[in-house]
Amino acid sequence: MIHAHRFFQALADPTRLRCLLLMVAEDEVCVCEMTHALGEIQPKISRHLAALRAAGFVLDRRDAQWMYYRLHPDLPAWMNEVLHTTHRALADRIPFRDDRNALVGMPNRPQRRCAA
Amino acid sequence: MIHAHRFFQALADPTRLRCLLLMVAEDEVCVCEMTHALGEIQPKISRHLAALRAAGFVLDRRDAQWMYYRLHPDLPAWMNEVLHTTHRALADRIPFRDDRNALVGMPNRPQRRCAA
DNA sequence: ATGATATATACGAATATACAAATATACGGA
DNA sequence: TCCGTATATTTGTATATTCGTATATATCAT
Repeated sequence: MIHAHRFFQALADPTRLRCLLLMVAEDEVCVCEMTHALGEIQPKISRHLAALRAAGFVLDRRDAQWMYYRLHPDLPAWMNEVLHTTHRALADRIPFRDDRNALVGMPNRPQRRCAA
Repeated sequence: MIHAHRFFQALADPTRLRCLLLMVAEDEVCVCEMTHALGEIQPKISRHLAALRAAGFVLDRRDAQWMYYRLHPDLPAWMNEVLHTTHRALADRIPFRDDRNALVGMPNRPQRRCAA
């Protein structure tokens, strides 16, 4: 969190950027949803989320067998601003638009339960 | 320019980020100024600027023996926004504050002539 | 307990990145 | 033309990143 370049490094991988923008759009997204939305294999998604978690940019929460990821609530304001600016600019363009559509249209999407 | 992650990849290296934020602050900066401001050797600065140029994020201009670099004028608005957000957040923190001070206090700083 | 689903991690290969040192090029002035 | 300054590029090396496959762990349902 201390070094800005770590933040941009987190956004510098296409898979991580797609996952992060999904979290901006949907607040909380679980691994199987991201796997389905991006059309990537599960270990790949998991590995990138682990990197984001280790760097302190996201938080996870378990609900039954699902792990939900969201942006870290203590993210510095400017990082949030960068993420939202990016989301505004790219949300309706490929691959981000398709990711979102695939997520919304996902069959058997896990039911969210209350975090508390 | 096409792929957003290329942009963040450009910001993901400390040297490139420091150079870019100098350009945000000063509009146009030449290689010897950046070398002095960052306290890095010239080939290192040059290499990173070449990468930024090749990726289309900056433009260069020769004036006599000096090469001046600036943000590419056709940069998408959201990229400019990201750069300015980042600059606002970090300009008064190390190392960016010291870079700027070293630049402003640089002795024998090259005289700028009109671009046209 | 057992099986099925969801997620995480370990491992090795391929690729990419960053660096310092050396060398090359461009320009201005003598 | 020759020299000095500014800038660029090449090369070799070390390190980091990413990936697919295989495997491990966790949870739920039966």
